[in-house]
Amino acid sequence: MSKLKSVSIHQLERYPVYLKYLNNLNRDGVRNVFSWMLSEELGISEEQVRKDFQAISTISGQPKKGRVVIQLIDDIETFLGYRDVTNAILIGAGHLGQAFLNYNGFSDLGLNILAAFDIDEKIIGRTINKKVVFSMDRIENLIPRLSVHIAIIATPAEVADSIVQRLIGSGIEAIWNFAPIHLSYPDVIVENVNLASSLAVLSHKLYIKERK
Amino acid sequence: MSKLKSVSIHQLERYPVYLKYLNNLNRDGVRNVFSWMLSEELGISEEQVRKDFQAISTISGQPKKGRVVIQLIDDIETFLGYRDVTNAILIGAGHLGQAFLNYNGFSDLGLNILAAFDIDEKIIGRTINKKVVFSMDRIENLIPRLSVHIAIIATPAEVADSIVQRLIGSGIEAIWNFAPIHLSYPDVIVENVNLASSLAVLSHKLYIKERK
DNA sequence: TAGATTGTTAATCGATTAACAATC
DNA sequence: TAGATTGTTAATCGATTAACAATC
Repeated sequence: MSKLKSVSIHQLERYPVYLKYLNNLNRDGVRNVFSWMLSEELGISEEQVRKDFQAISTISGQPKKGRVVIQLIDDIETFLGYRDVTNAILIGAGHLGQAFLNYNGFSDLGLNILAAFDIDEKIIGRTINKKVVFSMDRIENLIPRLSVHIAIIATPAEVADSIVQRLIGSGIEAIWNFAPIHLSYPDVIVENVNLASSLAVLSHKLYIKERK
Repeated sequence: MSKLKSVSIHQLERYPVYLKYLNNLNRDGVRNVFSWMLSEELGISEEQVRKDFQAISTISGQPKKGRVVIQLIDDIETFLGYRDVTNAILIGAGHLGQAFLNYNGFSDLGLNILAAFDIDEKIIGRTINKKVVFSMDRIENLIPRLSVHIAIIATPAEVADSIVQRLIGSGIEAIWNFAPIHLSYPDVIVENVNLASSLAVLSHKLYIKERK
């Protein structure tokens, strides 16, 4: 994975969006793609599309010929690490956690959920979509033995913080947080997925629209 | 709801984060808050915290006294529209959809899911957390009768687009999209929640960290 | 060839940070 | 009073867009 230029967070977020569209094109048998196509479809300027591709692609686009779709897919998937598998564990096998366990799309993103942990006796020991739910008590015991870097947090907000402390102690390096609370720690990477923030953006746009 | 200055999307996304923290302070009996507190806890600069508050608050902060927590909570909740209820419908009552139906935290955000729609005969007619699951066939019939502006999409990617077309025809004005596909339409507000983008950011940070 | 599309370089725009006077 | 903290104004930074020569 050769990363030539440093990429911004916004840029990083755009690659999976490009990739989805390119996969659709590929499935439809389209061989070459021009920046105006992605621009039109995804609402991103042509210049930006080109810059984003230049930043991570191994080969250059050609005037009038554009870029080769499968080549571009390959470059983006490689850059995003989809070709390597990263193991993860899930903390919290409630409604949202079970949705994650049952969702099979993570493997396309190079993410593999090894197992889940919960405190609910009714769930512990069950196997959901081939993943075993362990007791939360076994975090310290099991995690160091697994080759796992990422923990997905799908617990209630109240317990998220204390669990993450334990996960850090067990060697977890990155947290994908879906609990409705902002987590922040000095030595661990945290990506907070905040539905409230997402909804705030939607609501505000709706408010602006209705006011007109 | 008096919106004095126009707020950016990034800014909008920060308010729910502030709000969570302020509610925690309030619960702990803290009366006043300084910008350095939010800065330290949330990883946002002091200046930015102050600017964000100035943009939406009805009253000014005071040197040495900071801002009154409950006042600030009130201002943010009002600005975000949490005091008014917005009705929504859910499309797709699979694993993720059911997690949404069972999640009771949306009411704190002023969002009320009225009902769900699905195509699975085994689910249609069931009541999940007091919300009825209707057949997808009834979209055109039911939605215009309900006072609903937002549709939450939790279907597979393949069917998302065609369903949204039907929803637009039925008068839906805003789409909160959780299907793993980028949706974009000229006359409807769409907020795409893209887990792949979120994971890309996390993975890249992890990659940078491990390379060091 | 002519024209569409590319990558690059320069200009613009907006958001964040720094500096600082005002004030509790 | 002195010092901490505020809001405002100016400077910086980074990302996006515009312009354009190169080229398929």
